[in-house]
Amino acid sequence: MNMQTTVEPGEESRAADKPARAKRLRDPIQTQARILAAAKAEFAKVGLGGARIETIAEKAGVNKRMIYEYFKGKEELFQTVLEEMWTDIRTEERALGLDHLPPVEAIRAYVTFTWNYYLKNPEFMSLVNSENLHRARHVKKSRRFSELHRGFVDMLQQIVDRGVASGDFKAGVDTSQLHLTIAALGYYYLTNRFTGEVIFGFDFVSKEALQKRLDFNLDTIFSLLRPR
Amino acid sequence: MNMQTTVEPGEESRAADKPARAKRLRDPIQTQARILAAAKAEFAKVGLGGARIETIAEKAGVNKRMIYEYFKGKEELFQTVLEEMWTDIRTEERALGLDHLPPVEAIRAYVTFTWNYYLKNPEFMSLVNSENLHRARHVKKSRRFSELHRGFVDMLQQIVDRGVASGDFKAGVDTSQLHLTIAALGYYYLTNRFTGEVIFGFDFVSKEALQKRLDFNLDTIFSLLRPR
Amino acid sequence: MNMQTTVEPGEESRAADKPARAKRLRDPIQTQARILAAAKAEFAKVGLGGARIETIAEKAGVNKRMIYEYFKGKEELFQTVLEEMWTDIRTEERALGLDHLPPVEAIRAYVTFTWNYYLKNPEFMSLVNSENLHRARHVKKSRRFSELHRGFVDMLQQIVDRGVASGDFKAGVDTSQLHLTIAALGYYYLTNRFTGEVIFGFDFVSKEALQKRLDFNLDTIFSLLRPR
Amino acid sequence: MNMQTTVEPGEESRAADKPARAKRLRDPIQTQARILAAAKAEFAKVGLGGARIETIAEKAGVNKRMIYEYFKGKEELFQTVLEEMWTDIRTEERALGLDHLPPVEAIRAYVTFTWNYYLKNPEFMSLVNSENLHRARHVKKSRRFSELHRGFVDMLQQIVDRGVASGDFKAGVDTSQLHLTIAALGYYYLTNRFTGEVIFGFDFVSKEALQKRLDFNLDTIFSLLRPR
DNA sequence: TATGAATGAGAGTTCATTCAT
DNA sequence: TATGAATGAACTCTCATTCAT
Repeated sequence: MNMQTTVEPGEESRAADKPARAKRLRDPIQTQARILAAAKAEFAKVGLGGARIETIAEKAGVNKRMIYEYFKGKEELFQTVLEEMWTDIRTEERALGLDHLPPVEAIRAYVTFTWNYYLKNPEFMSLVNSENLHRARHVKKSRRFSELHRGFVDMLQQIVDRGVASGDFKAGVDTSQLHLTIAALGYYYLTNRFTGEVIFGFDFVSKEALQKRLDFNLDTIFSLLRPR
Repeated sequence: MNMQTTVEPGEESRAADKPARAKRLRDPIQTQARILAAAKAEFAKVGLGGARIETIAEKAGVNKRMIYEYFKGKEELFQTVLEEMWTDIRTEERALGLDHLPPVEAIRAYVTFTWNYYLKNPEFMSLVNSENLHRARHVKKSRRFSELHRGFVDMLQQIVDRGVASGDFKAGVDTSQLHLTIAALGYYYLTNRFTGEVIFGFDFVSKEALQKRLDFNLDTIFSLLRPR
Repeated sequence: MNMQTTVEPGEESRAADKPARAKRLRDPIQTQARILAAAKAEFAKVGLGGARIETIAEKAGVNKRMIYEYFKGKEELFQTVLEEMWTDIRTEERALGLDHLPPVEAIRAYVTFTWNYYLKNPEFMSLVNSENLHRARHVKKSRRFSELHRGFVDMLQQIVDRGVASGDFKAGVDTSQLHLTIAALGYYYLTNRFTGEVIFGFDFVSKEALQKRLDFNLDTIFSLLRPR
Repeated sequence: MNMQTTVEPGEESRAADKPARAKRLRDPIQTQARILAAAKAEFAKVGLGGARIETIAEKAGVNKRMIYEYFKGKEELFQTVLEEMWTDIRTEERALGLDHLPPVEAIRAYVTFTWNYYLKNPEFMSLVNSENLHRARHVKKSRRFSELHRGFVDMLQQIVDRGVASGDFKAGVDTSQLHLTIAALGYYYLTNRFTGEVIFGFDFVSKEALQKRLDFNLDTIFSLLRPR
């Protein structure tokens, strides 16, 4: 029984009138979410400098003005995008429950997760690059960002400690370096895949190539951790 | 071993032509070199989208018009910068004479060289990032770029082969993956050092930190290559 | 003598409704008064062109929308502000009861009143300037404004006439010109005091300077009126 | 007596290229002069806040971009307009050669000059008003402005001194106050003439009205200076 | 009555590029 | 070869105003 004869604004986010997209949303939360999603995509695609507010607004299906209503301006929007993005990856990481896995499995899971996360969220790498081009000036201003990483190294540290205790891993491996190395192995391959493909002459993202790289990375990490 | 054939960015502000710097150069080669150096620095600093032709001209101490005289426009200038840059690193690599070193020494030298090159030429990483943001569309158009990498993998392949033959390295390591891994270890650490410092809470480029990272990377690579 | 019947700008920030200031006023008269006070201050501060509806709404502590509810728009709001303002000064003038004073005292009182009014209500001058910049197009549309000035010249005329009759003033002084002159002497000094201070190099609004100017103006007017 | 040495705005409408008005001037001095003239007119008409860069560019017949080439922006353009304007009036004043006239004639000439200058250059008053609305923040930054007024008061001082010596003027009249009064009498009448016409009900700028006001002002000043 | 979301037009300013000398 | 003037198209951001509740 149809009780909603009237066209509801905001309704368009569901099924039905997807193509009709009502002109006025009147749903500030949705509007902000749309802006953030569009901004993330655009910043990732062309960088902070290359991104156009107008394009973001169009992609988000909102009026340009709204961006200034909800976010102060381009820079603040960028900062918010970064905060959301890093919150996401850290949240997913925690959801892995690595502390309940045996050390070898935990490492394998973490390396694999990192790889898959980059693969499924290529904007992540692009935005990290952008932020580093700007010398991290946005995250440095962000309280939320700092808090997010409280205890970040500990997670891996505990796994390594357990592995050392069990005899699976050698002692004395610096956890921060290990962290950086796990990230590096996947990140570099994927973010630089375009020039890489020209230089090395093969498709970096074919199913086989991806599997090969993940295996190689696991091998690299386990070689490093293996006791002599 | 000469590692500094290359024109260094910022070079123009030093020594050399300081007094001679006549207002009208009338020296097309110098002019082009100045433009390229300035462009490299600027593109590295703020990306392709963020770079301003006017700023480049000012930094180069030449008239804006000259950029259009010698290079067709911004995009072409960027492409040329990339070509020069990659030519430089490949040239220096070849100058290392790795094929005359014993395999273990050769690997050590290559890992160390790569690390040091990134360290001394941070624009390199920044520009590679930029080019990948643009999906390698400039180098794809460049014949010079392709030619530059003919036989690039072979160099490392031969070292590995020699190492396998001598029993220093295990067999079956994919050279392209090894290449990518060597690059990744240094690159990621250095290019993402700004966000990294916020996340990990230490100075990434202190003398000690740098030495520690290089040692860690060498350890990682040798662990990987070590026969079981 | 009550000179403060008028609602003072900035009044709303004081006393009165401080505690009562519920978030939702539901008091249309208060709301309108607040808007007018805020608008007056803002128009005076930055002119008609420079004033922002949003700023006025914020200062008034009301929703932007209300301005359009009670006044048609920015221009109409400005017109209303002008009407209120001129009503105020004319009301205060009448309250002086000049017709009950001896001519010399009446003139002294009027010159002094005018001077003090400008001094205490600097927005008055600023708004008059604004309206003249716009060639009086708002007050020309205002019936209320015209009615306000019916018999305005007469007041002074009667004083002058009495003074001529008593032998205190010379005959033949044009009352409109006198009016304009009395206004001019105070107005110019105060409205242009900022550039004046730079040009003449002294503080125009120190206690001494103000007294000096008032004395000078009284001297000027009485010299003019004095019979030869 | 040449009062029109100054370059008049609209001057460029002379000679040659009247109809042809070349699309590209390639005459930076002309271009700057055109911009300044247009800016002066526009700022005078609608104030600093109300003036539009685009409108100024159109009036000047130049590309909008040029305004940013020659002047840094709107505020700087406004400042330059003010500097030019005040330079003009001070230059013309000096050209009067008041120090060669007998004191009474000198005062008459100065009052008359001031009146006529305002009459012929109504933008002057409008711009002074604007600058005072902005609390003189532009001229305060201008070195040129301060220098312009070095010795400004002296000119009148010497005349008054000579008049006192000759017995034409009474002693003890403050020159700064006199200066301000002479300016005030003309300025107020002319700048507020639009509201004035509504209030007083006569045409302020008819030939007769203007003559009447000038005579009244001369009378006011001479009454003030006349020895008892 | 009151509110906050939404809008389109246009503001100042900057950019890559071309013209004239 | 070299220069500086000139341009038109954007770009970020702001404004007065209206819509929906």
